[in-house]
Amino acid sequence: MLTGWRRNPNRFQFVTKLEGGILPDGTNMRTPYGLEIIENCLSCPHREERLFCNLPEQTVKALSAITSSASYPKGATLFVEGQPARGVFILCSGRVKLSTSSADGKTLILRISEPGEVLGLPATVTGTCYELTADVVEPAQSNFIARNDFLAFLKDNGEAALRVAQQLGETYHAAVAEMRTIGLSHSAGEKLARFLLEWAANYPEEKGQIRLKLTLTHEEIAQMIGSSRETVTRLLADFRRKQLLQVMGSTLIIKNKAALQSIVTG
Amino acid sequence: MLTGWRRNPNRFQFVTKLEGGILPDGTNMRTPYGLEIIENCLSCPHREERLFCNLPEQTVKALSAITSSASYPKGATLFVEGQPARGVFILCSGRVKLSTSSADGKTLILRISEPGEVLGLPATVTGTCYELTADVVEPAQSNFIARNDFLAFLKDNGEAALRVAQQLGETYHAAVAEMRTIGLSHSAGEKLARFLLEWAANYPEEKGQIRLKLTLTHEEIAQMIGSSRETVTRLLADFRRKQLLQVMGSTLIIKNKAALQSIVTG
DNA sequence: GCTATAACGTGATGTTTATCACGGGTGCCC
DNA sequence: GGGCACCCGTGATAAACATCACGTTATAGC
Repeated sequence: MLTGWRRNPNRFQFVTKLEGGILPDGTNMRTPYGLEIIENCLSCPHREERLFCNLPEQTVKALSAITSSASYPKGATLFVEGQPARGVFILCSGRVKLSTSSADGKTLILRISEPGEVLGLPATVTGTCYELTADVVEPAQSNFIARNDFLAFLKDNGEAALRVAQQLGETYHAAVAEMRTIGLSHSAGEKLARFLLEWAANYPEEKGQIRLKLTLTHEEIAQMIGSSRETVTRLLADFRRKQLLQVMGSTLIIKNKAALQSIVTG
Repeated sequence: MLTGWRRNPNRFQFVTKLEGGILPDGTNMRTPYGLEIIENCLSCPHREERLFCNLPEQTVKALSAITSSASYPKGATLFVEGQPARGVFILCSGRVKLSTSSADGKTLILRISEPGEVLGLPATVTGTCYELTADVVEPAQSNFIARNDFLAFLKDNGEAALRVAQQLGETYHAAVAEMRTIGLSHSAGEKLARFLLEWAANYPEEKGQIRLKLTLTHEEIAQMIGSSRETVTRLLADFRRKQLLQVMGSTLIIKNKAALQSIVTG
């Protein structure tokens, strides 16, 4: 049984119930499902706004009965691309990087998932393999629902199935947006500008400036826009020189949104 | 009323009931929904193998009651990216190109849809705008279900909603595959090889050769792999010279699959 | 505070490939 | 049959960017 304090590379972490994760040191975290429910989705702070919000009380109860919860340290892997889908992960806190890699080690990051999102949904509903790899980049807590339980639940709860379909639609939408930035750009500068603007869309604009947190390394940004680490470094320096933006640690300020937009327009 | 014989650029076509399409000459084909049902999904040859197969008889009846049918000539547009989603199109015959374009006219083709596929599904279930443009590249017949009808139907038919979720998962899967070919390749040659192999996956292999139909112009191939028309021409010539493949009109024979695979592996 | 490791900055270099330009081929329509 | 539109082939050119290489600056763990 994995319940208890556990040594991780970065910190101690109280692990209540772990499912199918891989620790940074390579240890496999898989345990049998459903042994105990430490936390149910009623206590999740994102319950109201996301996938299974506002469902009938009874439905939520049915859901929480098949849900288990776990904490994952930075560097942990929730699932790996090519693995048969075990179930879905509902991210309660932290952030998770979704990526795919080629044989020669090149990596493409598709998305940094935020709390409230459901990971592994497409593969779980279709019964195929996870198409992406999910790595924890910020210590995360996540609920897990095993595939069989999840499908049975959906079959009995039409409304929930519809919600799932909507969530999938949004996921697809985001993927298409990503394809546009990667596939329709003429230059790396255009891709970077597109990326920054999309990222900034989640932050408020004040006095023509947008303050945003960007806790990604240049390498990771490069992997998001399909470019190399060095060009990202150079382009960011270039943007700074041209007064388009300003960097202070992990916070980035867009000082000239219009100019960035004119870069993507061409 | 649009029922009757209609002049199209390429051929005459009997148009039974048209929904929201745009003809090559720019004419808008929109008509009010639900006036008459010419064809229902029971008669669709793909009924058995796709989205709504094997549903209870009653469910299928409910479905066909909200379905209308139409024929579209080559060059017609089913929907345009950015348009509010009107509903889903179930492709019965023909082929449809799904693409997205940037302001400066560059185009990225995401998929060539085959009969049996459902178009416009993500936007319809999420209630957003179509994220892609759907152009008919081979004369097509398609069923249409308006958004409101479709959502109401899904709410009442949990099993169908689950099927929809699965279809969406597959769509997403295909999109990720596309992203991999575009985003993880080091060269255009690699992208083209990846593209050809994925395309060939739908055809049988015999004696180490794969015979496949590829009714796409070099321009379109370029738009699928995010490259230029000229490089596609040059690369195909190069592949032919190296005995990797052979082209006869619109049929293409892969003579050395292993070599193509070694190109994508690097 | 010290050391190891990761992240960033920057120059030089060479390949890739987009782009422009033009010619030949083919089918379609008047 | 002549014109028109589209598609394919091919050369020349230039720019963008990946890659290599190395130094510098942060960051984290002891």
